[in-house]
Amino acid sequence: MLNKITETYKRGSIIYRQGNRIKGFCCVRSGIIKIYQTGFDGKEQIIRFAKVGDIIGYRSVISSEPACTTTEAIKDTVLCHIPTEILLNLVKNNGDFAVELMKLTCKELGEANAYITDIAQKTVKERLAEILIHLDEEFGEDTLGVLNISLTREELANIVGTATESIIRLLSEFRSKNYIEINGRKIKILDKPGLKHLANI
Amino acid sequence: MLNKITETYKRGSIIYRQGNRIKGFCCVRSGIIKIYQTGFDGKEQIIRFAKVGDIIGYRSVISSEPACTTTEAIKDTVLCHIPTEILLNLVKNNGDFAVELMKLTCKELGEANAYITDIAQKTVKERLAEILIHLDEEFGEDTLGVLNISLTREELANIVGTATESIIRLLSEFRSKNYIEINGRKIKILDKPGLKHLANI
DNA sequence: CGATGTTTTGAGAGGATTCAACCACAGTGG
DNA sequence: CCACTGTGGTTGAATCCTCTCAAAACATCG
Repeated sequence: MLNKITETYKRGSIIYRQGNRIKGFCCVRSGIIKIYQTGFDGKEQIIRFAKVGDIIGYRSVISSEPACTTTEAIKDTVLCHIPTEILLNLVKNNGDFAVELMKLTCKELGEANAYITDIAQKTVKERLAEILIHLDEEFGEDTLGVLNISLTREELANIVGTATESIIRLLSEFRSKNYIEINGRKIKILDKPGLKHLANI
Repeated sequence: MLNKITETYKRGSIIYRQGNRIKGFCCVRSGIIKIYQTGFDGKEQIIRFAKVGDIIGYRSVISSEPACTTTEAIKDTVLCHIPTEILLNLVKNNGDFAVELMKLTCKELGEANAYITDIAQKTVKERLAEILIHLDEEFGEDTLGVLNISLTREELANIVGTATESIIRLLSEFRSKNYIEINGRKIKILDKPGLKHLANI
């Protein structure tokens, strides 16, 4: 990349807030970011995560609207910041870039639509099983088989769209049925086919 | 438009099905289309509607993936069909078009994200109130104040993500509290501020 | 008029939330 | 060193929102 304005964010720090104007978009060099919306009662709903290679903030830049999400590093994160004009110029003058960015946006849109259907139709148990599978596929496992992303129970609840207590009860149900192994925030999937079956996927 | 391959669809007919390959995208000349996904148990989840001026099917064309939604005319509809190559050429070679299409996609993405949060956090009652407001804003009212889109109870349920019976009970609750007036599938909003308050918007 | 699909209403079951109390643990400061 | 505080995790019990099932009333249409 030409413009190497890199920024470092500690775990827990906010990159930008819902409602803010953004002066560019960001490319993730390392770390993990959670992207969430804050609902009416202040509860957060995690929309997606961004990891190395992903970009964040481009939606607001393209729409020239305030950010509709808050982004927060959940691991120490390095970002590469790219100003608005460069993005718009690329879309306008570089056809291949435009197509690639369109593909990315369409992929996100497809995933969002699928998640609307899931959250509207599936039970909390099914959704949790599905999310565990997704996290496994997106972030992979370490050498011991433990998921490479570690989340609090509350964060899991904020993905699934349920209460923290429900996540706790379901996780221990999954553990007792040997679908997973739990060690604090470290989760290891023992029976992926079983979970997939539970999730109806 | 250059390529006037118009097609007419009667109310109730399917334009394309989830899983199908699409050979182009469509621009709506008149009518209303419902766009939905079919969940695991066969229940449909309505993602959005398309009316005059909207386009459908472009996501699959851009992603070169099978359609992730089914589209069905809920009013007699006229479409203008545009082949894949033309869309891709436009994105690649016409910067302004690329930006506009990106804006459209980003708008849909923003709406989808907002709906994920709603459906995950709000009650059925809040969501129904919100949907009624949205339908009013998107399709408007006729001279008598009746919503310009008429849906079955089941379709309303498939937007809100609930059971048909719940919609029926809530609609009659709204009516008894003078938020709305109902006449079969004709709905007239009497107290928009009240509904907005109910919906937390 | 029968036939089919939609709308209603009732009752019961069940999933999920809420509230509350309790534990574990880390960091702080006296 | 230890009480103090805050955060995250756990568990139980009561409540409530929604769904499901069943049956009946209506509506529409050939």
